[in-house]
Amino acid sequence: MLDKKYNHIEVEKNKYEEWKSKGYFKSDSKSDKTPYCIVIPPPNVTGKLHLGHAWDTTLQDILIRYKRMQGYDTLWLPGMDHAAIATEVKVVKRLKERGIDKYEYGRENFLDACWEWTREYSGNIRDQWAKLGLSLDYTKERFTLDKGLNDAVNYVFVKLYEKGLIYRGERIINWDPVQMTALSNEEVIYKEDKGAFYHIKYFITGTDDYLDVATTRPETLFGDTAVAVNPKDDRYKHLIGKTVILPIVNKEIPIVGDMHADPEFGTGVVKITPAHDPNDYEVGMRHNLPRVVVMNLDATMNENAPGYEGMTREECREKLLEDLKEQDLLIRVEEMVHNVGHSERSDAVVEPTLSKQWFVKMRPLADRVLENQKNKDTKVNFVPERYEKTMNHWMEITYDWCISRQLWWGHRIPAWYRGDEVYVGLNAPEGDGWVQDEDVLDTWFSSALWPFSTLGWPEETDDFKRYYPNNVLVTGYDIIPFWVNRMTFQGLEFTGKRPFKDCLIHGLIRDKEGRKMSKSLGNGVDPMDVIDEYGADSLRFFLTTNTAPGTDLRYDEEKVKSTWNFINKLWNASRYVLMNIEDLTKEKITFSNLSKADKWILTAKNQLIQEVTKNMDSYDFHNVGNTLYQFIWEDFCDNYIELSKALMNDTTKSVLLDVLTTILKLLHPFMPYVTEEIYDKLPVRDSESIMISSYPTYNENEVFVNDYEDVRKVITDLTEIRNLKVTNGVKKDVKVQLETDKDLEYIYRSQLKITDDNLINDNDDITSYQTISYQSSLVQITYYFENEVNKEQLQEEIKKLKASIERREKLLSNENYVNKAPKNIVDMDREKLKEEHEKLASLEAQI
RNA sequence: GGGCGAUUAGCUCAGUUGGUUAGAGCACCUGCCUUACAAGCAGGGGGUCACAGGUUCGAGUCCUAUAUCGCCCACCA
Repeated sequence: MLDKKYNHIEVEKNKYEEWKSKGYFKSDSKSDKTPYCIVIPPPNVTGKLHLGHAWDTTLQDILIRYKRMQGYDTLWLPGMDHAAIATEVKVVKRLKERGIDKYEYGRENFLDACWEWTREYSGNIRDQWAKLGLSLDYTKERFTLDKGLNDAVNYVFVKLYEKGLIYRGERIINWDPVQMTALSNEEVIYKEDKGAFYHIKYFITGTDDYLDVATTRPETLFGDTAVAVNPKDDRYKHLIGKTVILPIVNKEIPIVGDMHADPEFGTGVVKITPAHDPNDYEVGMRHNLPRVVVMNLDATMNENAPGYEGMTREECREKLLEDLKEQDLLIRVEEMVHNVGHSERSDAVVEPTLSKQWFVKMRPLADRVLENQKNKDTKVNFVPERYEKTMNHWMEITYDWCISRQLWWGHRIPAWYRGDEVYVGLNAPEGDGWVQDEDVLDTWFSSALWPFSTLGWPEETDDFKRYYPNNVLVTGYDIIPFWVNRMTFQGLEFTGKRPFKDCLIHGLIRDKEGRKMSKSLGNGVDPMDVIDEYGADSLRFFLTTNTAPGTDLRYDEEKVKSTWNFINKLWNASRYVLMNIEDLTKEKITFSNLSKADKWILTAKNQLIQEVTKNMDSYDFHNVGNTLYQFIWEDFCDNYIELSKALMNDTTKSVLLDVLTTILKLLHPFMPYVTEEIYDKLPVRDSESIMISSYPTYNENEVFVNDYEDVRKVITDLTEIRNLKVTNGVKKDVKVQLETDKDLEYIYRSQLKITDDNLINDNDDITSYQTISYQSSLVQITYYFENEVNKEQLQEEIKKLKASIERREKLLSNENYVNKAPKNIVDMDREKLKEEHEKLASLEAQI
């Protein structure tokens, strides 16, 4: 027998290991079942999982468990991401703590340290997956840096190179001077920083006139190779073709006319630094300007800033401003707030720098995605739909993707150099003197292949043929630009198909106040702590049923607690059922002689199955949660169980078991542990584990519409009668006159606690009593009691009822409404009006 | 600057293609230790659905405009 109180620690102990050891998590590619595949978004091996991961993976587990029970061959493929820069940052830090410098340590040793780190952290992550109860097929686990994926990465790199979609070139890229690597645009986070507009005098050569040039980054002055004005700007256009003297450096640079200079902005004059600004780079291209890099890789000034060499950017700026002031070249300083790019990982201020890097040419790849999204049969279906726009917009404006990183931890670029010669291929070229590129690829280059590389691609493996495209990808909207977009264009380019049919998007986890969870705020919540306190089932149900798809979720411990209460309710309802059906055997199960209550709950159960299945299929898990909550707490516990107490026979027991079994199965994807625990204790069940039992289906033979409606009315009656009793202060020991159908009488009597003694008989002298009565289409009940009738309350009721009747009569006398509204809606109104008239009559009789 | 979303009960949120008197949980009020559950049971109060128009027999839902908040993208010399 179950304990009186739900104990999540006991319930969740050992179950995961047992499921795993019995092989329930494994896919079965040899079966003739329909395949259903999800690949997990691989978490970075940098640390532990947070609530966002718990949410994301639980959604997937729900889908997988649901489909598994429905008889699909489910593959949920686990894996992790080597997370190039993110991991490298952590390992560098760890080595530093041990007094080891990355570069002195050397590439080989450093990579060993990274693998060591990976082993350690991947173990932690697997432990956390287990605590969450995720039914992952570990026999298929992959790592973004394993041999197979490395082969896929090299294959893709070489193919794209051969197609001219990967090239190497000098471009302005985002340089992280702390990690000393290039970054993609997506890895740059813009933050508002306090800065200033420095107005500097650039003297026009041979005159005493100067141009007022405003800049936020004076230290890049050494790289200025022109000054630009708008050719339509009457103030300056006569100066185009002349030169100015670059301050401090005292070098002549041209004044060019370029549309980039906005006459409305600042002074209308822009200094052009082609090697340190993407726009200036473009201007430089148009006017054939030299490109002068003025900084070293660590963002200290180089030899092109004579007198400032070796200073950091910040030191240089300070010194330069002093010098400018001294020479009366600084006009004024205008303080302002502006957006400054920071590295996502190191938080260093990103330096746009001219650098030789590898790029993916995006336009043709992006166009292919945009074209494919127009075809409803082959497009990626976003849920909610609006996120398709996020992807499409990115595809429209995207520019070339810088994929080389000056790191060691990652896929090394399959390119070799010998002098000016470049060789790109799967294997090192023959001959002497070839040196492989030192750099590795952006981590997202390998994760972009994840939906198919994990299945053995580019080999035409059975798994690839069977499980690709994946059925659904589940991820947060913040990952769309980094990952979803790139998987989509790589999938289309290399497999000719979308990587997944559906893309289910969820939001971000926030704290109770709606703030993002972050380390700096210290408001993060460790899912493992929540599991310790409330259990994985509570956490899972809370995470997945509290918000509509695509929207953010506030973490609120009170709500997790209330989910725990719900499970405790289920636990106790199960306890009641088990206590009452202890002697039930398979042979004794019967569905003959169903009572009205039985028919009602069976009908409600089938409606529930229909409703839940529909919402599961459309990923509306919050609806599933609400529907189940309402059914279990109200229909099953508050009503059916209460009714069963008054009429307990083998049929009742069979129905109790049947409905409980259904509830457990419908809940199982959300709360796997507790449903398994209870299921295991059922006296009759159809499989050894609920995990592999069959999902409930709608059974039209168990639907009794009339009885269902009757009992629903009875339940309404009961509430109203209780209300009448309460408002009139009716005590227990009153006399009652009850008229109703024979098969409903026991319900009214038991639920209203009417004993034989209460029932009025001929010997009772009723003349001195007050009466209060209630009438509906199913029951007529009158209470005889001694208190005063609460006439005020009655009047209030009558007033409300009259207003409602008036409104409805007006509606029904509106020809437009009667003619245009659907018939069932109008009929419903007519029916309701009739009932209201009946009730009014009954109330008025008591005044 | 472009785009997206939100605004519904004290709080957190649902509200399917427009259709009974807009729902839930928590909180609140009243009464109950009733034999599954007091982490519970029974009953109850509380919303002019941000705002202004429009379409419609009918609008929380569709259209237009406004306000406030949030997010994404771009620009920011």
